[in-house]
Amino acid sequence: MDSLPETGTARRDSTAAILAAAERVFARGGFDGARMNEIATEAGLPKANLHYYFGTKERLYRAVLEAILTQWLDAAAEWIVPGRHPAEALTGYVQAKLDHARLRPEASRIFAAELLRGAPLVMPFLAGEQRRRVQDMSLVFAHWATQGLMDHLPPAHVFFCIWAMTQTYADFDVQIRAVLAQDALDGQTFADAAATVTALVLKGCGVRAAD
Amino acid sequence: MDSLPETGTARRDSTAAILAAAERVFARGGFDGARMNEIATEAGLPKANLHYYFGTKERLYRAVLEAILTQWLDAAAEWIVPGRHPAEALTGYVQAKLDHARLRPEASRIFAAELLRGAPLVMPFLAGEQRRRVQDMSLVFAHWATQGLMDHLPPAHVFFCIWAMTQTYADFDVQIRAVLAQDALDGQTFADAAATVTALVLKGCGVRAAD
DNA sequence: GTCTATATAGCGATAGAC
DNA sequence: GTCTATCGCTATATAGAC
Repeated sequence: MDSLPETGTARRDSTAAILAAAERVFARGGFDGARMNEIATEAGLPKANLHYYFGTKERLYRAVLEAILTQWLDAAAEWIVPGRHPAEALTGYVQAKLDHARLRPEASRIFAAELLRGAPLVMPFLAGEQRRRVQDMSLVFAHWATQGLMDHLPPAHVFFCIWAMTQTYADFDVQIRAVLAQDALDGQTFADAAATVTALVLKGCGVRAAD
Repeated sequence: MDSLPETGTARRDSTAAILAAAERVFARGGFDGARMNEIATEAGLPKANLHYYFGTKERLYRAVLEAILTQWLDAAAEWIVPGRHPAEALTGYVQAKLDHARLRPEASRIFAAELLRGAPLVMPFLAGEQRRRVQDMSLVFAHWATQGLMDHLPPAHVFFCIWAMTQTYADFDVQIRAVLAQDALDGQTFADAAATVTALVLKGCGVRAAD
């Protein structure tokens, strides 16, 4: 039995529509820039329904953030395992992060805006789950380095750099579009991005090509 | 003769205090998150004075942005000139960008928040001055590449990556602090960052050591 | 459960005394 | 030029009809 009433598909449809609309609107203006009215219009529902389902604007924002974090967690980290060759692992990791930037830019921007605000809501995630994952992946890096498969660089900083390089194509795409004079980031641009980031990471970490 | 009355140092002191306070407050919450009241309190002045000097919140925000862009322009691009060896040039460029992230994190965050919002105000700068600078620096990269001093990578994307890697230490420092379990990013952390980013860029671009 | 109409608060902006 | 007091609007949130 759920804590919330579950009377059929109406609730699921409405909440899903609200969450999808909220993600788009929060991505455009952040928490403070978003208007409940705008979310309601975009979801095709009266504003009062948002409050009926989620109570307050902050709880709706939390729900959006949690959905983002949940689906984010499964994404790329599984590439970094000791059994794999670092060339293959890092190529897959970078590609998975770039795919996320291309396919779910709103999610990336909401997360970026939350960090810019000082991460009042996702701090527990950062200091917990994410910190642990970086520690785990750092052990794999150390393993590869002692085997002579890659250089000794501070693993955490390598991840900070990979996150930054890949997420910039979602978070700051307006800058990239302006510099490249493009209306939208197309497949060719993301292919160039993948080639560049992969080259910087693989050659930068001294990874020799996989056999 | 100025368009604004200049009766002495009172105006200059007040406007300077307001701009400094505004930069801090806008850096914390972005345009929408900032409160004129908060800026006034932090500047030690009544709120009405902000409107007396700057008219509206948006014009105060524009003034902060312009100050940031002005001092940003002179910063790092002068490293990328054909006469220099790419090893020295890229090392200096990365270091200059990291110094900016360490010394003026609020400026970096305000710019990041502006990009996240779709760059309504700095779009002319992006499509004009910044695009031209990237084109100029790209020519230098092409020059170095034809001389065999570095690999052929898409120059614009290399800059996107360098910007991302260096600015992440200002914009998303809360994430880095959480993962590293540090209260504040200290000199050692920035030294590790410099070593990592420089390694990724130099080795990633296939730059051989300068003679 | 769903919607219309409204209450309440907070913010940007201003009037007007000094 | 500087400040206090206040206006008017907008946005979140809710009351209550259906």
